[in-house]
Amino acid sequence: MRSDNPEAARVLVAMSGGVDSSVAAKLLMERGFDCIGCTMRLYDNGDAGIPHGRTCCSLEDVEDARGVAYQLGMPYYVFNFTDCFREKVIGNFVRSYEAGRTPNPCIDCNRYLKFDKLFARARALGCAYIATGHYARIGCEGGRYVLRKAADESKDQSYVLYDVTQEKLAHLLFPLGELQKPEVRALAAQAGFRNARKRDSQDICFVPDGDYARAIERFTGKTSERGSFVTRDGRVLGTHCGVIHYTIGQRRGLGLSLPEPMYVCEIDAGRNTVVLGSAQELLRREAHAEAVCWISGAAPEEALRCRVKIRYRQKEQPATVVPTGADTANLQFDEPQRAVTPGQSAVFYDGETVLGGGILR
RNA sequence: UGGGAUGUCGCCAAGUGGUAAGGCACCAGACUUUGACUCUGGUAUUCGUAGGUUCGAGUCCUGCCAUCCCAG
Repeated sequence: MRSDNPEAARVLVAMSGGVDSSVAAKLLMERGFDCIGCTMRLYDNGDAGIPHGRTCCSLEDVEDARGVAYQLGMPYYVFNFTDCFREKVIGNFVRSYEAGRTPNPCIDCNRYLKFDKLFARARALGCAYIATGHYARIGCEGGRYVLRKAADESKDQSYVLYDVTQEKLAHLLFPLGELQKPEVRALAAQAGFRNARKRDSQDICFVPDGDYARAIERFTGKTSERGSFVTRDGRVLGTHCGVIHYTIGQRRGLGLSLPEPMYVCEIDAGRNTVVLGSAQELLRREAHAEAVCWISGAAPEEALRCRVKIRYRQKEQPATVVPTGADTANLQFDEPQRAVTPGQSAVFYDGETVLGGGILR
C-alpha cells in the first residue's frame, strides 16, 4: 500500500476530537508521515440552536483534537467551513426532509466537506494525502483503487464512503481499517489521550439534542403544516405533525392507537399526506437509485449481481443492479426489503469491496 | 319522555365471586457517526359513582350519573 512509502509524504489528518481520528493520527506519526492535524468547523452554536456562553460539544471536540495534536507534536489547524456546511449539508438536509425524503447528512458531509473542501486545503498545505479515522480499507487491484470494508465488521463505515472517486482514493488514508475498535481504544488509553474513553459520537452533529424536526423549523423559520395520516386506500386515520417528522418504516411517534402497529409507508409532500400501513406493506422488491457513482470510474455494461445495503446499519442483501443511465440504476432484490427509503443511500458490494452506490428515489 | 345497551390505563380490550391479561400509544434504557427499525424494562392499589350482599366483588343487588341506539 501507499502507506508503506511515507518518505517525506505529508498528510493532513482530519481530527474530529474523537478517539478514532486521534489514534489514526498517532499511527501515521509512528509510521513516519509528516502529519498536520486539522478540525473542520462545520457549524456554530447559533446554527445548532445552542445558547451562546454554554459549553458546546463542538468546541470541546476542537479542544480534544487540538490537545491530541499537540501531544503528538503535530501542527494543528481549524478550518472554518461553516458556510459550505450550511449550504451543502444543512441545506440539502432541510430540502430533502421538506420533500418527504430522508437524507443522510453524514454522506453529504463526506462528499462536500471532507473529500472536497478539505482536499483543497490539503493541496494548499502541500499534503499528498488526507487521512481520516474511518473504519474502511483502500486497496489496489489491477491498477485501480478499491474501497473495502473494515477488518472490524461491526464498525465498518465503508457505507458512508461509497461515492469516493479513483482520484480521491489515490490521496486518502484510513489508518484504522485493519484494526478492531477495542484495539483503537487501547491504543488511545496507552497513549494517554484525553479522549481515550470518550463516547462514540452519535446523532446528527448539528442537531445536538436529537430533535431534527425542530432544528429544521429553526433553520427555515417555518412551522410545519399538519396534514393527514391515511391508509393506502385513502382512509383518514388521524393528523400528522408535518411531513418532516417522518421517515419510511417509522413506527413510533405517530401518536395513533390502532389495533396493530402501523408504519409510515409513503410520504407525499405535495399533498402533505403520510401513508400508513402494516409491516407487510413496507416490503419492496424493487428500488431506483439516482446520483449513482461507481468507484471503478465507469458503470458496468450490463446487469450486475451483487449485494446492496440500503441503510447504514443493515446487512447487504443479494440483488441485481441494472444501470439505466449515466448515473441511475434499477435495483432488484432477491428478497423483498423492508422500508426502502428515498433519500437514503444504496451501496453496492462485491464481497468486501464497495462497487459504488446511489441515492434511493 | 318511554324501551334497549354500555360504562375496566390516553385508545382498544380480556375478565364472568378469589384478589386487574393483551394490543396500540407513551416513557426510560440498549443498539447506532444519518433518520428509522429492533431489543429490554416501566406505566391502572384500581375497574363511572354512592351504597349493599359476601371471608372476599371489576365480576351479584340497589340508587344516581354519563354515553349510545330504537321509539316519538
